[in-house]
Amino acid sequence: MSVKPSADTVEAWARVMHAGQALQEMVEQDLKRAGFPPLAWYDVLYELDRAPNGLMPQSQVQSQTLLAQYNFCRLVDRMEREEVLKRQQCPRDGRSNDLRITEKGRALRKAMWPIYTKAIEANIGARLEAHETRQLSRLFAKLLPADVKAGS
Amino acid sequence: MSVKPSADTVEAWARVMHAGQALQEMVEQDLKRAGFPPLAWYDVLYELDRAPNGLMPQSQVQSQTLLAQYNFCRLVDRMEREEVLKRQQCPRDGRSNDLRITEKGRALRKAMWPIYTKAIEANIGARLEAHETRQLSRLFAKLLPADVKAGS
DNA sequence: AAAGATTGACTACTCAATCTTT
DNA sequence: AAAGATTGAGTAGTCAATCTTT
Repeated sequence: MSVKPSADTVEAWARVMHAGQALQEMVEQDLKRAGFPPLAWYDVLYELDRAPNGLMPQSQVQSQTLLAQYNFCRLVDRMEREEVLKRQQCPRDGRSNDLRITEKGRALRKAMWPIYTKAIEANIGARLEAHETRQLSRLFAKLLPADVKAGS
Repeated sequence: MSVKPSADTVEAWARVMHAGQALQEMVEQDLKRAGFPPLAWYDVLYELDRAPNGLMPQSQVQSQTLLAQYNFCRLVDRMEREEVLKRQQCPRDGRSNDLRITEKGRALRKAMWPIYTKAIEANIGARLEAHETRQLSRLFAKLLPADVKAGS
């Protein structure tokens, strides 16, 4: 099933990676221009906001992002400093933290959402037809197995 | 032609961005494990290696990457320090630099290539059929117009 | 020993300001 | 003034080492 990549295939993949990077960059820029924090904050707030009681183990939230543990730890530091979430002792396991979203955090996620969707509409939605978006989504689903994870 | 994005569409796009980021991360990790510098170095060396006389204006190389000017400048600092390229005065415009790849730079690009292709084969090629790769490449071509560029 | 989390020291990125040449 | 490039100071990401609990 695997095909040894030719130079052309590799170039095509380089384009895909560059485009993905560029698209994310555009969303980041739109958020920044609107005075909001980076996309990674949204991802964290999104997970917590839909969790029961707005509460999840830190390691579980981390696994939803693509950040390494030490990196995620510092992201949580910053978010806690801005009081959009707080760390709590986990009653089930003394090694672990629970993260709990605050009201300020829920409000921030809500405020970021329209910027996020507008950026996607402007930069992406306007360039592809609906069926093409579905196609793309399906292809990327095949590329995102459970073992996709950044270092450490 | 544009469709106002629904929550589902936005989630699909979030998946696409995450997957693109994860794929790039995997290639970066493979390069690092093999003792090589980041992907951005490869992109720069690739442009210079195929340019006539291995020489191009700095700003032109920069425009091929997704880096901001100040950021690219520091990348060139690091690469020049490792002697894989060197800055030269541009005879046509006193404001501008030319970048010239060195023999060491050509050798580095050549050495990175097999790691690059192997990473793509292992992480990507093995998961999609050839026609799916072509599909994906076509869709991303529509998403990469000339105006895609990082800040400043 | 392994899992979860954190920290110190270092590297890389970012913003705003600057310098030179056009 | 605008284009190309660079720099100082501050922020974020990275690696290896560490601490606590299981």
